[in-house]
Amino acid sequence: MTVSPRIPTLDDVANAAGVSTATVSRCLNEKQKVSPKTLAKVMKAVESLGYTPNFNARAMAAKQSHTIGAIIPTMENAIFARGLQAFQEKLLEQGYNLLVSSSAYQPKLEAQQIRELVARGADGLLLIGYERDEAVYEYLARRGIPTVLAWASIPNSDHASVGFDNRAAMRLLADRVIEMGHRQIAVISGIVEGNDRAAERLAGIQDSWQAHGFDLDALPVIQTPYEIEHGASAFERLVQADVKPTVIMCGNDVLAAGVISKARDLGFIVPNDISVTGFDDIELAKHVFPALTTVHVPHRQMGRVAAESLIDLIEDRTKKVSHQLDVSIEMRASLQRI
Amino acid sequence: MTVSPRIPTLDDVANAAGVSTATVSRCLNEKQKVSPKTLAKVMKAVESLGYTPNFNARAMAAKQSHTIGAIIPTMENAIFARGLQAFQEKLLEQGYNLLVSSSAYQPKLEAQQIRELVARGADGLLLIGYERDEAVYEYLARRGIPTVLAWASIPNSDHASVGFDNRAAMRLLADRVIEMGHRQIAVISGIVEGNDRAAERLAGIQDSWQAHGFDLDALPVIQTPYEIEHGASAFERLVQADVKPTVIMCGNDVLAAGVISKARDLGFIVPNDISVTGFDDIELAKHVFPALTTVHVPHRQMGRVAAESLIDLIEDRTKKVSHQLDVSIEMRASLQRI
DNA sequence: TTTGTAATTGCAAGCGCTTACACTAAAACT
DNA sequence: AGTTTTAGTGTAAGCGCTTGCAATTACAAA
Repeated sequence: MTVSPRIPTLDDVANAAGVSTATVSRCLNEKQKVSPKTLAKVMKAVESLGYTPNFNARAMAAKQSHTIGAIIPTMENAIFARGLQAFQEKLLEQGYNLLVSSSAYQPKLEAQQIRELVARGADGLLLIGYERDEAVYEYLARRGIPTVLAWASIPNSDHASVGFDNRAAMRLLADRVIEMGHRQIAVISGIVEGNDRAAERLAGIQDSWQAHGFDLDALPVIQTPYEIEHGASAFERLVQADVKPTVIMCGNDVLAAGVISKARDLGFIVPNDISVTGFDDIELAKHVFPALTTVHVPHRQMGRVAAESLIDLIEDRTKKVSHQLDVSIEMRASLQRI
Repeated sequence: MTVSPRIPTLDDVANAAGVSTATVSRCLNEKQKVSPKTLAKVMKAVESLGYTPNFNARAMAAKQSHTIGAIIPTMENAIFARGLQAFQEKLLEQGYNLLVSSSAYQPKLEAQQIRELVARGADGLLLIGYERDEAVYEYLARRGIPTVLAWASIPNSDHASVGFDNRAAMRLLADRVIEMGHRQIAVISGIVEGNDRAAERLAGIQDSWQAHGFDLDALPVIQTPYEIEHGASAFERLVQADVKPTVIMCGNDVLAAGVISKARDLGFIVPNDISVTGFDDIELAKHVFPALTTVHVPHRQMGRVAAESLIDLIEDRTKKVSHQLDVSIEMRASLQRI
């Protein structure tokens, strides 16, 4: 292996091209301010030296990094994948880069990662949901970091957000379930603590349940992490109850997939013996058997709009706004009239 | 909102604590070089100012970022999720941070992201597979960036790697399939071009096929992107052939999930009418119905070992090595003796 | 007390880049 | 021809941090 020869810097390029570093910098960032002739000369030097700008130096001098940070609760399943993908695409399109970390659903870790990303010079942040320590928001405000909250919609706050009303959406689905004759509902919810989306979805079911005149005490709820295995084992516990549920409403599709799988193992025919519903409409939803009745969320749209909002905020074009997107109920085979 | 007051810098802390910036820096990075008294004084100042070090400045001055970059082909499905998670955990444990980007299976994009991460000052890189333009490796070598290739194992190269032998593993599975009496195999492979894992898996099947004395021409193969939908539609095409396959061997579990789903839609009973196999043993594999026979890959172990190797490389403790991990065949219901 | 040694601390030179400002030359006016 | 503009370029001052080296202090031994 050859000894690594010094990595070329702006200075090297400037020397090679016989111009000043300022000119090289302009060639790289604002071509229109430079004569075509020098531009060509400089680009040739860049090329032949294999020069790549040092990002840290650039961010430092320019006081902006063209980098956006996103912190999502998990990468382990596909819940955020599509939305994030769209977010990134839009960002790249606009000349921004994305840095992703995962907080593993731990508020402490999230707070730490936020600091991390800010310390890295992120120009803006994408966060999931709204429920977090007030200190975090204060920190962000003090630092003046534009932030968009996604996967949730909070019309009357001073946070920019893009998402949908988890509670109303789930209520809509619960209404349908009840209309279809179900009276023995059991719920497998995500862990509500520290997760506003999970909390709202659960609340949505409860809203509907009560609105139909039923008693909350008669609505069994299990909270469990969003993992397929946990959905399965929660189901196992639920069906041991005295009154058998006729439908299991799950906090998301991953849990529901676990339920369907376990139900079959235990000899239940879904939906004849028991119905199942999910939330999110991830790709998997229509490929499990039976296909999952769920709430369709416009993931890609959400990602795109989030990117646009965030960039607008960063480039100071707009004030904070709250985008509320429409969701729809996706009726598939896993839910059956009773 | 308050006007954002200047973000505190090292200087501010130094002033507040009545020491030099050098001392503050030492307090933050090498506590043992500082007297307990000053340390306490400085930490108090840090605390009260809410100081966070500027990452870019730090990376620039120290010429190392304690950051590792990873570029994975996709975040859209769970193929890399678990391994990456383990990778990150190990990294954090050792005081390194992880930056992830996705290349969408596009070599061009990957090359660009590599440059991007290097420009950001990544101390090391995790890349998936080995097949890429030689220029990329040259660039990395010239820059002296320690790199570990994962999800593949290449014993006799000068690259550090940690993974398993995709070809041998798939061959093992194919041997089992053939032993179980299958003579009409059809393959749904990932896109082989630019994806060594996909290529090797396909080659593994072909190895076995030929070793059993069959003709390659009699082995139908469809290449298609690793997405559940594509698995489904590939299956649709395969079963229209004159000789119906008795088993579909898929390049990974995602494709297999699509196959199982579509097979059911078309009225096939898996595995009675047709068997299906996958590769990777992602969480989903045991939750589809019927549960998927697949190759179990030690994702978490791979992530951990990759992290260790990379850090060793960065901290100059070892030369490049190639770790080869064991895989196993996971026999489940989707594959049946014929 | 003096001197030697080790433990702390401060000084100041960068790290590689952007950008306000100054300057020169060429084009566009009176 | 003289005077403005305008376009293109260079100069140099940072951005916020680390770190080699020199200077100071503390402490122990002589």
